[in-house]
Amino acid sequence: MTSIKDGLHSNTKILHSIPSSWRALDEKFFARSAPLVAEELLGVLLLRRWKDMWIGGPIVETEAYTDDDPASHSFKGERPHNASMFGPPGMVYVYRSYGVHWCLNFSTGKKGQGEAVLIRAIAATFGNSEMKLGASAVPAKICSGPGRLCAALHIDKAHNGGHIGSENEISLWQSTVERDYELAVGQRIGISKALDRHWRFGISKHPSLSRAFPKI
DNA sequence: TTCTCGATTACCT
DNA sequence: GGTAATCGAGAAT
Repeated sequence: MTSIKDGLHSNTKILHSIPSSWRALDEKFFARSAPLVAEELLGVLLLRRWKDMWIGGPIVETEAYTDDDPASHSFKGERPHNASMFGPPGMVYVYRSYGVHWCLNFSTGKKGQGEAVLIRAIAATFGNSEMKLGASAVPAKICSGPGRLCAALHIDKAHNGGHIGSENEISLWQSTVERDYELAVGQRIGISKALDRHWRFGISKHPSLSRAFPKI
């Protein structure tokens, strides 16, 4: 049996099996408002099935986007490219950013509503040697930023429209990893609308944050 | 059919 | 700090 401790502190940090104490997040978890889900996703393990193992780590930074949010891709209604945002809660929404990067989201709220949570950063913990590294990525920064996160975990458009689940390529797990943290909240990054909605959430001062949270 | 621009990042100065 | 890279959706033509 693999324990959390084994997984975290073994030299290889390879995860071949999921500890029995971990619980997979289900649709119910995501069937709530995006800001609430975004906050509660902090510390949750994001794992991607890769070869004969799982790679990933605890989520340390998220952003919420709602249907009545001018900064959201869903604001102007459902289109082919954003249909996954309107899918059942927990559906994977992957989009291309700046023509260069892939960004990973999970649909939240009710089916057809158009809410999602953007995963901005995780702490690279399991299977780091299998992750695609950026040119000068230091260990803590391998999955720091939405584009780097998708590159490292080999996530691209093929995952769009998929669903989280313990048997699927992308899954989310409640564990005791990163449970004890101080919450940081701030303005979302890289948007020009609805700046008053402070829906960026993070683990305060975590080395894998894409950037620091300014003091409010 | 063509143009514009974006929920970013890496690399150059 | 400035900017090139690079591509698809949606708007404009």
